[in-house]
Amino acid sequence: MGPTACGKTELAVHLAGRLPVEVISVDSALVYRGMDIGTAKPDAATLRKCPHHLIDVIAPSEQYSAARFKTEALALMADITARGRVPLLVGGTMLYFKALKHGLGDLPMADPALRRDIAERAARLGWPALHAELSRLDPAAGRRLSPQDSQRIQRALEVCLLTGKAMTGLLKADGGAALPYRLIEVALMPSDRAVLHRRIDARFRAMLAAGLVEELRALRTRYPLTADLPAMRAVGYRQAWRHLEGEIDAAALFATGAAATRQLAKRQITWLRAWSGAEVFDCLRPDLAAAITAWLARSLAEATAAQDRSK
RNA sequence: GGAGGGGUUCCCGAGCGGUCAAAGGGAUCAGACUGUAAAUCUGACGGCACUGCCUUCGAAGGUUCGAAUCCUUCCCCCUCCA
Repeated sequence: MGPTACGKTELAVHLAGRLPVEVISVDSALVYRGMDIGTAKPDAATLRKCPHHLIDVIAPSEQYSAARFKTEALALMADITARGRVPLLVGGTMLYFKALKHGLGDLPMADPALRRDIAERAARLGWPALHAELSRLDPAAGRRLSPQDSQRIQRALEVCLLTGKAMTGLLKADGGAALPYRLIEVALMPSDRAVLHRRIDARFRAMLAAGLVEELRALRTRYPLTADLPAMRAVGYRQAWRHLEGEIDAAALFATGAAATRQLAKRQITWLRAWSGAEVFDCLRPDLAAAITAWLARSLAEATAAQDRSK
């Protein structure tokens, strides 16, 4: 686990060459086919050498979810362990890690028609009005959510209307069984935010030079895309979209894209600070790869020994 | 050389005698997070011994009970006419 631009992919490839692991991507943006430059997706040569699961699984016009991630990741983990190898989950989408580790409540899946309806009413009445409605159906959710928290209000309303019950109660009824794996958790954290920010700047500049805007232009001719699709709200793509629409110039594209990336990294770091159970490594230390390889090799050996003893 | 417009807290930008440490936006920092999560939202954001005090609105003076707001001089920017 680690924030964007901290070197996760590079490290994963390094580890895959030295340990009996198979990589599963834990990333809500890498799932999109054709979104390569802006997501810093490993290139074809790298993927041949070190295959990543859960990359390029859907079109940018489609939607993924934490629940789907959990299901697919668990299936892959079963396959991988059956082959006698160890799943190496690598990514920065902390909600997906959380869903995998702690499970999800027994909730209905997204209902596009209902969401459309709710969004339409919100456009007319404002989110506070829908928040008030939610407060009647699920008072606890109303208290928990800000009257402006469009996304969560929409989801909570959706769940209440679909099930006829308060979402808050369904969350408590957590139907998820315990994860049948021993987890070895590692977090990458930058010891110096300014250095990470410089890396982000350089990387986003490189993405633009590599043709991020052109990539998006091509994607728009290939798929029926709209600005409100989750894929098009991804960092970099959202700003490139505005640039293609003529709303912002090249300088603003760079500035806003880099800022959005910094903000993403900040949110990931906030998740990581609150996360318990992970061994933390400074992603800026020069001997990072060697240090983690050694630590992981030791942890794997210990885990294997513990498993043998319990048999 | 002539006619104007302007310099505001990190940036953009409102304010145009008191209710102004100064709207709003951006950035930044901190936090939340259950099927959209690279999303969405919340808080802080001049300093401090902080129900008050101190320092800020290009610089220096002045008017006034009181100025970012009015006057004078100076220093810089920009547009236009030559």
